[in-house]
Amino acid sequence: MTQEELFKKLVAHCKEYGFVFPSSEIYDGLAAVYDYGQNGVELKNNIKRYWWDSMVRLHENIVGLDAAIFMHPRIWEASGHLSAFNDPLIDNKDSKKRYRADVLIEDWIAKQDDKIQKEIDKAKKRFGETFDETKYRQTSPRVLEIAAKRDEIHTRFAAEMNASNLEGLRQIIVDCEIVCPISGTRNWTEVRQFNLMFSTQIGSLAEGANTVYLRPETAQGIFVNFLNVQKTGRMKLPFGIAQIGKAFRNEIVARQFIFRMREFEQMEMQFFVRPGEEMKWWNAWKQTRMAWHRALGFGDENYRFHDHEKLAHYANAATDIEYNFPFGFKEVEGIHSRTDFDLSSHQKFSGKKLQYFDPETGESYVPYVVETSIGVDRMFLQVMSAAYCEEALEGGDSRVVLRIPATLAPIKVAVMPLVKKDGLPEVAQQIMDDLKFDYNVTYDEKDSIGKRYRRQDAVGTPFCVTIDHQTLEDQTVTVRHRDTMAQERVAINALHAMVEEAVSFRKLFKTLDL
RNA sequence: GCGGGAGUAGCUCAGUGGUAGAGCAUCAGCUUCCCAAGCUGAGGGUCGCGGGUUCGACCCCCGUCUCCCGCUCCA
Repeated sequence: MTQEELFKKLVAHCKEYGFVFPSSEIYDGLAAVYDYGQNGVELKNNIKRYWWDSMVRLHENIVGLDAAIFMHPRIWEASGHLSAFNDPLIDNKDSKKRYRADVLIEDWIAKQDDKIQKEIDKAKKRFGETFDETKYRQTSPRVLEIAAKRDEIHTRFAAEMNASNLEGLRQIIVDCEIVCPISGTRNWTEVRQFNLMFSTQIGSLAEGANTVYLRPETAQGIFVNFLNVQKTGRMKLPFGIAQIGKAFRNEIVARQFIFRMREFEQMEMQFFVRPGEEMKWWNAWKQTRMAWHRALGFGDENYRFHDHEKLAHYANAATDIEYNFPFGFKEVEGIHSRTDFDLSSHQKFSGKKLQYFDPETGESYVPYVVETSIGVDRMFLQVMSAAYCEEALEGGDSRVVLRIPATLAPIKVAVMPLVKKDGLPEVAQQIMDDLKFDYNVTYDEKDSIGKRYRRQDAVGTPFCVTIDHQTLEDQTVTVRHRDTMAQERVAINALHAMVEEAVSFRKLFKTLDL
C-alpha cells in the first residue's frame, strides 16, 4: 500500500468511524472546513488535555488564558497582519506563477524610466558635446511619449489601488502589455485580493460599523494581556502564558484534509524572558516540546526539526517540529523566538507601557518572547496517521486497529456481556456505572463477541471487558487488550485501577523530565 | 487560483437513453457463541447540485459545488 492510498483510507476511516466529517456535508460541504464527530471530539479533547496539563499544571511558572476571538482592530495593525497580508495577486496561466499585481505595475513604471534613459544615452552618443539633456527630455517626441504613458499609468494605478474592485488593475496590466517573466505570455487570470484575515462588522451599521477580524493567531490575545496576567498573577520572569483556541485564516489553497483548514485550533504558549536570554530558552523549549511529542511512542525517527532560514518579521530564530505524515514530513509545531517585537509594537500602538520591572537588576524592560505554537488539528492528524494500522492475522483474517496511546484514546473501555441474557447485561451495566464517572466507556451487546472486538479496534479502544457466566460465580471478567489481542481474567474490583494505570497521564509526564 | 481525475445507500463499488442494484454496514427477531462470515425480516438513494438536449437523462452537453493528485501559496 502506498502512502497515498494509506492517507485516503485514513480519511475514509475518519468519516466512517465518527472522527471527522466534512462541514455542512448535506449542503455539499464547505471547502477546507471539517467537523469532529463523536470519537473525534474525545480524541481532540484528550490531546488538548495532554498539552494543557503538561504546560500549565506541570510548570509552576506557566498559567493559562482564554482570550476572545474578537479583538480591537488596531491589534492587527500592531502585529503586522493587516499590512503584510493584503495584496492584490494575479496568476499567469501559462507559467502558473503568481505575482503581486501592484508590483508588476510598479516594475513596469520603473522600466519606462529605464527606457527614457536609454533614449537619452543614445542621443548623447549622437550629439556628443553639444547635447542638452534637459532640453532633450522636454522636446524629444519619443521621450515625451514614453513619459506621458508612464504618467498616465501612474495616475491610473494610484486611483485603482484605492478602487473597490480590482478589474482596473488587471486592465492596466493588459494595456501595458506586461508579460510574465517566466513564460513570456500575457495569459493572466483575474486580480484577486488576498486577505489572510476574515472580517466582519461589530455593532449595527446605523451607529457606524466597525470592522473586526477573526483572529489569525491566538498569540496576540496573550500579548495584549501580558500586563494583566503578570500583575494579577504576581508573575516573575521567566514565565509563560498558555492558551488553546480557534484561529482563522483565509488560505488561498487549503488542502490535505484537516492539515490546513480555514478554521483551526492552536495551542500556544508564550514564554516571557529577559532580553539576551531568549536563545537559551528557545533551545530549552525545542527540547521540551520534542520530548512531549516523542513520549507518545510513535517512533523518534518520525520527528525532526526544521530550522527556518528565512525568518518572519518578528523572529530572530525559528524552528518547526515536523512529523512524518503519509504525505511527507510536515510542520506540526513551531518554536519561535519572537524577540520583543510584539510587546514593543503594542506598546507603541496602544500608548501603554508594556514593561517588566526586574527586581533582581532593578531595571524596567520589554521582555523577549519565546513561543511554542502547535496546531491541534495537525496533532490530531499526526495521532491518527501514526495509529492507523491494517493488520494481517493468523488464518487469513485481517483487522483495522487504531493504536492510539491509551491516554488519548476516545473510548477507554468497552463493556460487553458475552450473551444478552442470564443477567449478564445487568452485571455489565453495574461495571459501566462504576467506570463512567472517570472514563469514557461504551456498551455493546450486538453481534458476536469477535465482531464487537473488531469494532472497538477500529476506534482504538484499549480495553474490552467481557462479562460471562463465570463472572456470576467469581466476580471476574475477561479483559481483552487492543494491541496484543491477549485476554486475561481480572477481578471486577480491580478494573478501575487497571484502567487508571493505563490511561493516566502520570506515566507519560514522568518521562518528560520537565 | 491553474491543470488532471473523481462524485450512485453509512462504506466499497456495479449499472443501462426507457421507473435504481450487490456485498458489507444499520435496525428488529431468532441463535448464545471469547476474535468480524449462522437464520428470518426491515429501513435507507429525487444517482453531488442547477440548467440544457430528448417523448423520456444516473447515462449526452453546459455550468456549479465538493474531494483527491500536481503546480502555486503558507507567520
